Amino acid sequence: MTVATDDRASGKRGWTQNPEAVKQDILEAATEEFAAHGLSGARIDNIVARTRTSKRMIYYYFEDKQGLYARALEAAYAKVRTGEAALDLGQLEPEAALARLVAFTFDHHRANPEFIRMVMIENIHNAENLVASDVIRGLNIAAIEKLHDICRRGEAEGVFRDGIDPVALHWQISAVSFFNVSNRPTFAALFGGDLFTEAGQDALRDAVVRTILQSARAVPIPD
Amino acid sequence: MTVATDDRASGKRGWTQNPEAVKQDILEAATEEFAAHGLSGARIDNIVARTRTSKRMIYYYFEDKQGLYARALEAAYAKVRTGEAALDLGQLEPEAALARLVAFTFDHHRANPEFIRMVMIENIHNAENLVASDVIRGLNIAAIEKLHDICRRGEAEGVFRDGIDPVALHWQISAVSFFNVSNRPTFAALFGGDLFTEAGQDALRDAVVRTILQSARAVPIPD
Amino acid sequence: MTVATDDRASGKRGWTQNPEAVKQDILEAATEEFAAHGLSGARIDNIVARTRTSKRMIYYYFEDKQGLYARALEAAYAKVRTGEAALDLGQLEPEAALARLVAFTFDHHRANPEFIRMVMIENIHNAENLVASDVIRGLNIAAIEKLHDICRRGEAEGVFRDGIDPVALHWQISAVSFFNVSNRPTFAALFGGDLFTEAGQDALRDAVVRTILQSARAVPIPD
Amino acid sequence: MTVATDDRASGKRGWTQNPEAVKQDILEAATEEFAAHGLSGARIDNIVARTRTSKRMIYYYFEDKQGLYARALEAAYAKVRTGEAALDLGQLEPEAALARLVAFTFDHHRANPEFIRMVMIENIHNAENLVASDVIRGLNIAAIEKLHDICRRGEAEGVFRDGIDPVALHWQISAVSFFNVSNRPTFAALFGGDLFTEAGQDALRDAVVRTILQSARAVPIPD
DNA sequence: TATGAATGAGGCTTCATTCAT
DNA sequence: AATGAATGAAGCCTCATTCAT
Repeated sequence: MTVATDDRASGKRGWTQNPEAVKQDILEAATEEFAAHGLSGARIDNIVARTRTSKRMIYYYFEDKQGLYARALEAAYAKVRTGEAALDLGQLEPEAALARLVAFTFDHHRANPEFIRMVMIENIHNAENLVASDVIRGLNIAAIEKLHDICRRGEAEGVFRDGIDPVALHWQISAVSFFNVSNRPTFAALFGGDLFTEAGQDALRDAVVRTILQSARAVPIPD
Repeated sequence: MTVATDDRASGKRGWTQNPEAVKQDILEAATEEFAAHGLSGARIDNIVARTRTSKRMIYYYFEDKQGLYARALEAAYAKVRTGEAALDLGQLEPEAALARLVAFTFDHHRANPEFIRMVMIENIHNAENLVASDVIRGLNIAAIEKLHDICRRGEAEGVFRDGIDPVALHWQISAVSFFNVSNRPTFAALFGGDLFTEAGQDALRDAVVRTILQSARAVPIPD
Repeated sequence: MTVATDDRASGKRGWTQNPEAVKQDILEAATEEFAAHGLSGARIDNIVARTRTSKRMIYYYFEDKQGLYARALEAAYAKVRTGEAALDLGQLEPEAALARLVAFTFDHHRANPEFIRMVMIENIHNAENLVASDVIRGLNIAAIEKLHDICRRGEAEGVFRDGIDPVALHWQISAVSFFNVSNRPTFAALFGGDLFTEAGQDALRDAVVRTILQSARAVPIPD
Repeated sequence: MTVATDDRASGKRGWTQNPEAVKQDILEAATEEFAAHGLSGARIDNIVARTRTSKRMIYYYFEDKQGLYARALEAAYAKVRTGEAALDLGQLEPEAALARLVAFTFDHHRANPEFIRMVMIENIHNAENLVASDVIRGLNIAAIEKLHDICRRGEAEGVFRDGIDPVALHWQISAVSFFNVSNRPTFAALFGGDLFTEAGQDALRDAVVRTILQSARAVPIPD
């Protein structure tokens, strides 16, 4: 599972001659820097400084700054989606499955602020790099399929209302989970940090789960 | 020998000699540029190009790039909150008032993507400029007070459950309204643009209104 | 005619605030460097070193290295063609006029090796920058018109054969005058430098004049 | 553990293990690249890309870029002079021999633009590499000797004027033949391409042959 | 003999900012 | 109040070359 760095006779550069490790090292440093400062705010020199390689290697493996950013974005998506894939909902009843998925997403986003920031930055750039990446699109089909399955089972059992659009439901789950991390700085600055304490976040997650479940249920309160 | 500027009250530069107008001109150009490219991505030269003034004036009135950004951010908040202030909910029943507020917020954010992008950018910068701005914080108290009033009336009338936190409710409303605009590029790139057509947005807004109302109601379906 | 540099209170930078002088200064330094090392061999830093300005000014006035090269090429052509324009042949008989033009061209090229080198370099680059320059093409029409006039007069007087193509004649004159300078290094390295001493060059010029006159005369020796 | 190259007489790399072939391969690629972009404009990576070998081989066989260039220049001279050597003029009368030599040189240069460009480049570099090459100088003695022989025979027969300098004559022939190729880009850009069509070149060659013959003849038209 | 990985030095260019008028 | 000219610091990137195997 872990990359065998193999740095016997280590010293600073004992691990070289291992391209994958070098690329990984660069990618991690780049993600930190890009997440912290954005695409144009990021400094190649800062990235190098977080690295055990030289500046030249960035260009050797990633062409240029934009190329490095694009790969870092892909890596961020890959990492997060891989984490999500570990969640097994197949055994749970539809309602329990949905509840768990929402709670998990909320917590998972919270635990991966770097990913959230990369996505924020990509949105600032109008998703230009995302569109150009074949790698990423594939990763997101699974997310929707999981939801699709839950919805269909819930409808069949009559616990969910008919015609729930899995994409719209995913949107709803993402919106709150994402915003919770992305807008925390401004929200806290304006309205205080109570929502972002441990207790506040737990309460928020529970409220979010309840709200989304309710909106999926079979018999909504008549208007 | 000296250039005869001769712009007495007319010609291209007749509008100068009006400090407020010059500042306003700069601020608008700056907002466009910052919203489009972020803080470090924005170019002073581009801002000047969108302006009828010269580069020197930016430094004359706004100190430096950071200062200009801070003022542009304030202006963006001021403009949006002013728009919100026009909404009069005092006459409406609590439920109707809440429904209207949610729908309005959703549409208002949608109509002000530049504001959304400024806030995204500010979050990338950890709200450092927002924290420093006394101007902005004041603007947001009103927003919460409006919600506070609705909640208290709804509780008093028994249509809303007890103990609703206006800040948490504001968070919920903001999350979906904000995410709808901020993450549209990536979301559309990954899952298609159906949610972002006119029809899609209308349906989404209605769903959002319904969901939030439900979550505020007095008797949630027992778990 | 001369640029008023006006450097009272001179010191190193007393002449600044005079854009034309700055541009001229850069252009001269650039021509030297480009002529010496070619387009890619030239170093911006070397150009700056020959200058009384800073590196930044090159980009301020000439966009980039390629732009500077293009302007330097134009300037080289302009300077040489201006020198040629001073030659007045109107009063001379056709044969004398042609003889004088050939001798002048030969000597003029010899006196302007920097121009020759710029043209050599431009040919290495397939005249890409020349093609893109509207400035230069205009300069060369005069050269041909001068020849055109001599040919027509010579034909009318019966001293030149009919149907001489002024462009072909210009080609012939240019070929020897240009090659004499452009290929001097390799030719001298291979065959010795006798042709390039003062005496050698004088003899060469006379031979060239005689040859070209002969080829223009009315009655060539029958084959 | 060791990579099984197994290229016995076949496969992509079957031709390696043949040092001369490898060197030849590199030399051809290098000549193309140098001729196209000049010494500093040429890129080692581009040369490698045109090759079936690896970058390391260039340094192994040619020391460095400069060394490779020097060898490529030598190879270019060797190839062209070898082509010239095939021309047998011994059987022809002096005038016919000279006419044929001129025509041949004109066409030969035209057919070897890569050689012309190498010489242009070497002139830009003041023939520094040529001077250092013993190989090349030897190649050029034959060329002059051939002319020397023609001149002496012509003088003896009384068809050429006395005292023709074979080197000066070679210069004359080279000038037009070389310029015709070297300056084609700029000349065509400035004065149109008529001279460089098939028909134009044929006419030019004939005119050149006639002119040079005339200048060598015994009784020039009296001034 | 051969190769993919790695690199230091140096090149071109950009940017926010200030100066002289 | 306003401007065009000017700039230093720093950014991104390229290149010939060498190393480890």
